[in-house]
Amino acid sequence: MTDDVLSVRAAELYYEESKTQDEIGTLLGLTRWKVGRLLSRARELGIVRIEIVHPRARRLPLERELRERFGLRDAIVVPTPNDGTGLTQRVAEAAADYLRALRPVPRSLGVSWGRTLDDIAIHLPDGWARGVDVVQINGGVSLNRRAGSAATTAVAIARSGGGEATLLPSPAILERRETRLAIEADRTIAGVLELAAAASVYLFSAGPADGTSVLVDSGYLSHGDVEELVRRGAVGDVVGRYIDANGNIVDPELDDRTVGISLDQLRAAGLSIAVVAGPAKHDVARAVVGSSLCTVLVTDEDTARAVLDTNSPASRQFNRQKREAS
Amino acid sequence: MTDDVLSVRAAELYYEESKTQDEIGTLLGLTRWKVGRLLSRARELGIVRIEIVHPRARRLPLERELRERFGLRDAIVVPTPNDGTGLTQRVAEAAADYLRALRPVPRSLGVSWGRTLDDIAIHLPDGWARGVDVVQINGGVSLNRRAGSAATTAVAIARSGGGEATLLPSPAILERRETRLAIEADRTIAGVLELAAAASVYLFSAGPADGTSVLVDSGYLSHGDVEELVRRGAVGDVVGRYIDANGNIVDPELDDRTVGISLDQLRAAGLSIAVVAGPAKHDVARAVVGSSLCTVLVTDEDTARAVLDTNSPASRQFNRQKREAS
DNA sequence: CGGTTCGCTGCTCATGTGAGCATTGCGGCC
DNA sequence: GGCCGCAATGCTCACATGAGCAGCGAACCG
Repeated sequence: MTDDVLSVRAAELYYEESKTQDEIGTLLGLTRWKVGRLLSRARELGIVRIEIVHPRARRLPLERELRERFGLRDAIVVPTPNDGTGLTQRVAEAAADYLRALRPVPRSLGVSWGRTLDDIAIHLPDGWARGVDVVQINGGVSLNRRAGSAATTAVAIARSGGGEATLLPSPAILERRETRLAIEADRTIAGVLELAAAASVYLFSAGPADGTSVLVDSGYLSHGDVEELVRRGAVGDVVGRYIDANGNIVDPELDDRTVGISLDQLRAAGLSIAVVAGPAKHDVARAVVGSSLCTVLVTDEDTARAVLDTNSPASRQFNRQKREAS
Repeated sequence: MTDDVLSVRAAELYYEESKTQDEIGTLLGLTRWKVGRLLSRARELGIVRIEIVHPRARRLPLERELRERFGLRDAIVVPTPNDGTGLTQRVAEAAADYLRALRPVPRSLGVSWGRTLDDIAIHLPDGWARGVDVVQINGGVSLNRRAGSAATTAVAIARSGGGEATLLPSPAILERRETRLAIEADRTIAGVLELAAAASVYLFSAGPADGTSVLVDSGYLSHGDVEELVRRGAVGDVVGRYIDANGNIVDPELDDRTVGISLDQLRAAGLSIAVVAGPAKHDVARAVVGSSLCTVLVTDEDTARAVLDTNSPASRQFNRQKREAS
């Protein structure tokens, strides 16, 4: 009888029949230490597979690897559902959980807006915290089709967190640089931006560099604009600013017309939580984490693996080209 | 935080991060006993799923249930491969293992013949036992196309088991009852049958009641014959004798022309090992076990479940009718 | 042929863990 | 409002388990 088969027998008796290692030893004619060793071996070799099946499960080994490899303060990885349904909900739920358990409770929370942030807001129960003031960190109120979504997100988070919401009453992207300078000079806007810059915690998502982006959906950019950005290396946007795989601004001119805190301000933050999930966002996720735009990442398992998979930078190229082709 | 989610967190920290229950307690703000309880709960609820993945794995809980429900002396259940490939090999291997580990070592072993027995013979290594004499328990030498397969099986087992083989030099089924009586009266044959009746252990398989049976393959029966048997309730054959779902002889006239030990002799045996696996044999397996034709069953997981599934006797009907229809 | 090294075995001991029991807290019921 | 019953909690204690170590044997090399 080979050691392998013995491992299997021991594992069966231990895990399925709940026998003690000593009993198994007698049964198989081995010492209980040998049995213990066989069991360890069985787990190492993957003969015994322990799986945690639950929508709220997490992937701690991946989280640890992300923390270590990228010096993240924290990482939250939820399992990717087999058929992909409900992925955004699960990630949003995890983000809400994280925010809720965050200590010390943030005094002021800077938030971006978008579908992901909406979902997070929904999953934050009333009274999840007390006295959390929320401030919008990038523009985008007026043009959004689903009226006021950007505003309602921030307001909802502030309300359930027992604080005040401060909105940034400005478009996300203006047509001329001068307009941006002008609007930022306005006392109201300037005040909000100051507040945003002083937030103790940032919570934001990232959009993919394709037609499904909220910036396209909201009318700030055309499909053609996005295609051009992709051609120039864009992998996605963070607080309305398009970045390439290295986390650099793709189009300085466009960036100069974008209202909100800068990427460097985000990088300088003590605690910035990025919530990025889904197959379309693998590339942005990699860029965000790789260029230190966040200190905490909330994501799904597949995206986490994609981020960690530095061995295949080719895949990035491949994905980009595929998207260009379509 | 609900108890469910706590269970998940605890399970992750325990099984994936190998933390102690005490550490987890501190981490989640619970006592270590609470953590222990959460972990038990998690396993009961199936949140934690422990699986043993190995071709040689067994299904001990099913084995236990089979033993208890049917008063079997033993049951060996191997996992059914997802795509069904190699199933017969695995079961044969398990049967060989069982035979090899059998104590006391049988002095004389009565065997039937067929594809399954062939496979078992292949998996018995040289010297698996010493002094095991083998005797054929049902006829079938001459007509088999793959020349002498019935004979070689018995001889191979005897050789590797360090004993003598005694063959039953007779067809499995004769054309007339009188011929059977005559051949059984022959001293050679009678002697073998006596030996067969006195065997300390029987090892046999069962065939499905369809065209793929070895009895058809070997030319003893025509497709038409089998169809007729099925119409009369046959679910398969054991040592050449067709039985219905209750383990009764379907066609007494046919049975009367069949050479070999009787089913009652099999039932009276101290130790009789049936090796029956595969989707086509679910019904025979149920009949064999249900009518105490064996004291030990070696099979695959799916067949075991089918045997245990007494809640749906309808499925038997359904399967039979489906087969009749085709 | 002897010495050395390496890997496996069985052991001691400290630690981790589960069964069983007393205690607490909560909700229903008079 | 007070009492009862039940479930959840925290605890004691005995047992199960893994880490670390000494002993042994085999293989390898000089």
